[in-house]
Amino acid sequence: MPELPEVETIRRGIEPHVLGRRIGRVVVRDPRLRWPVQPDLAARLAGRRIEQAARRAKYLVLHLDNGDRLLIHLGMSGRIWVLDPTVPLIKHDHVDIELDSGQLLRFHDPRRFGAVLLWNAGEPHHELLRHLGPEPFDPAFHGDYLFELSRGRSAAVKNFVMDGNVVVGAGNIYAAESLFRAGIRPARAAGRVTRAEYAELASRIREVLNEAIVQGGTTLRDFAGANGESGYFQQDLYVYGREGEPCRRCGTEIRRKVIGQRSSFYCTSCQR
DNA sequence: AGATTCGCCTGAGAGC
DNA sequence: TGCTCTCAGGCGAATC
Repeated sequence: MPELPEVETIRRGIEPHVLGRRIGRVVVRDPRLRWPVQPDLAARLAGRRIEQAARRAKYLVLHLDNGDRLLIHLGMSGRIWVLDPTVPLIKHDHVDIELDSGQLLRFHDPRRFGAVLLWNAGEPHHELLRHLGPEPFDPAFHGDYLFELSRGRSAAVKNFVMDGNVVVGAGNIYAAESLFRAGIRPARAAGRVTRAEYAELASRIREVLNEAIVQGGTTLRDFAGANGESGYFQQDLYVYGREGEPCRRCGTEIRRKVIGQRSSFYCTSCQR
């Protein structure tokens, strides 16, 4: 599933193909996404030039020359490809956006948890982005911020950092890995984690996400062709998906525990 | 207000 | 081979 590093990698991958390009025909084959594709999407995109390819949390944000912005979220199973129009359609190819380069931007999403939404120029803040916490690389994200915000909270620290209102980008995998590196057990109450531990955790979250982005950039670069599937960060996982296997640091068997409906992996010796 | 649960979806993999 | 069942999960909405 695409998490923040994957979305950032995709952004970097498509950027050179879309910047400055003018949009031609837009084909919506299935509007039934997380939110229905607006009926006037095609009409409003036609003729627009793409001036910027940005990202906010897991949303791709394409800035258009009339001030509108196109929000694309990949949900769980979404893909976005830049390809030649000769590439045959496959199941779940929901939206095509033709570019004046002759290529097209194709949105594909089997589970349809993703979204393709037009953000009106008139609205300075999109409702879906309004509540989001800082980006992990934003200077506003640091240990003291987590510490202050977490006081009095009884929820597990893992759920706390996975909450998009707190900070964006710490999905299930990266939360587990960050907590391992910071030496904090995922089930601990957020309100009982110390200031020093949060300082460590904040920098580990940044570290893990940065590593994943760097690796995504090396192995997930074939956007003009077809798939963007690969193992990238997998080799570097210390705990995620490693239940029963020995901890890479101390050899203790990695445990799995469901916290807040999500599988959580940790080392009982390295994490306290 | 914070915590928890629900619902939307399909494909992969397990079990029979 | 083919069916059924379970699980996965982003994230807003509803509920506790």
